[in-house]
Amino acid sequence: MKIIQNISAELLKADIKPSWQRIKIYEFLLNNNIHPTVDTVYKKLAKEIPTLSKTTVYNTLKLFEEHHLIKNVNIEENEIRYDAQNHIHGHFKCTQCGKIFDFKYNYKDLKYKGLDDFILNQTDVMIKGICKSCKEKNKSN
Amino acid sequence: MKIIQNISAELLKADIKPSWQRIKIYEFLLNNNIHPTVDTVYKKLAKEIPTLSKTTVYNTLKLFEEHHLIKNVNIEENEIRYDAQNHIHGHFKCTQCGKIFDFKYNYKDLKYKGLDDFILNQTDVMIKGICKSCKEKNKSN
DNA sequence: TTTCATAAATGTAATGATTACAAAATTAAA
DNA sequence: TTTAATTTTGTAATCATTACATTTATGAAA
Ligand SMILES: [Mn+2]
Ligand SMILES: [Mn+2]
Ligand SMILES: [Zn+2]
Ligand SMILES: [Zn+2]
Repeated sequence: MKIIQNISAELLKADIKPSWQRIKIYEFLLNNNIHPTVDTVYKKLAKEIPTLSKTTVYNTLKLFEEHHLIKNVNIEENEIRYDAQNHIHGHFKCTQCGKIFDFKYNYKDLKYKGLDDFILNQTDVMIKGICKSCKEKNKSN
Repeated sequence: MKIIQNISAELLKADIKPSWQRIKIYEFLLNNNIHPTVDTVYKKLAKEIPTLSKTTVYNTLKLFEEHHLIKNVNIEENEIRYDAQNHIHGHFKCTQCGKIFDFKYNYKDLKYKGLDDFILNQTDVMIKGICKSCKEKNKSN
């Protein structure tokens, strides 16, 4: 749980003016590693900030992304999710419960064929399957 | 370039009745490894099949996917692309020209941490960057 | 403090891809 | 041929995202 001073400072470091809405949105992402959609962020924060507009959430998340403060996670068609974690990691989506899990992988060992003389800027590893919890639920039926 | 007899047979093998539209759509995917969107498939085939409906393209591609005949490639938000290649490979999207390239990688060497007791059904590796051709174009400016 | 300019947030309308659905056309069986 | 089932088609509905004009907040100058 980061305090607001720190959040403000991190926004400034990314060249983003720390408005109240921006602070609360970034704080939400940092404290809830659930890779939320715009709608999820909006619904949660609208309780705290009744005047919040969904457009602000769209604009803010896009702004964060452009300033490389967060990344979008594109594991499922028809929904963009956001992630404030900045270490290298992959994403697993459980096709049963819909949850998204982080995982680590040995990215340094990855070798590519067919990309000679290409510039690689961003690598994403996505896996779909059934999470442990859903797997065990299924067993007990 | 596969002949229609073969395409028909492959559809049947996947438990899909080979209608004329389905044959032409699958043929298009096999002959054009460009990871097209629904709209691209539609526009190309509409010239040959003037009565073709975009809904048919949507339905057919979804049907193919459900029968594991093709995969969707989800490298860019706001557009679903399709791929009839069934060997394991990753996708590179050039953020300059928009083209999508296949590449091979050493998937057998990949190790994961955090997915113990998870069931892994499908792994996708996506990379964004600048392709060789665009890189060279940029140099000459 | 007031004035003014700039930036940010808001609300509504427009867009665009996808899906739902009912009607028409095709195919296969009887 | 008649009938039923499947497929295709066209249009309308949906839903996430974006565009845009208006309002609000912020901050510096006077
Ligand atoms: Mn993550
Ligand atoms: Mn491919
Ligand atoms: Zn699950
Ligand atoms: Zn390129």
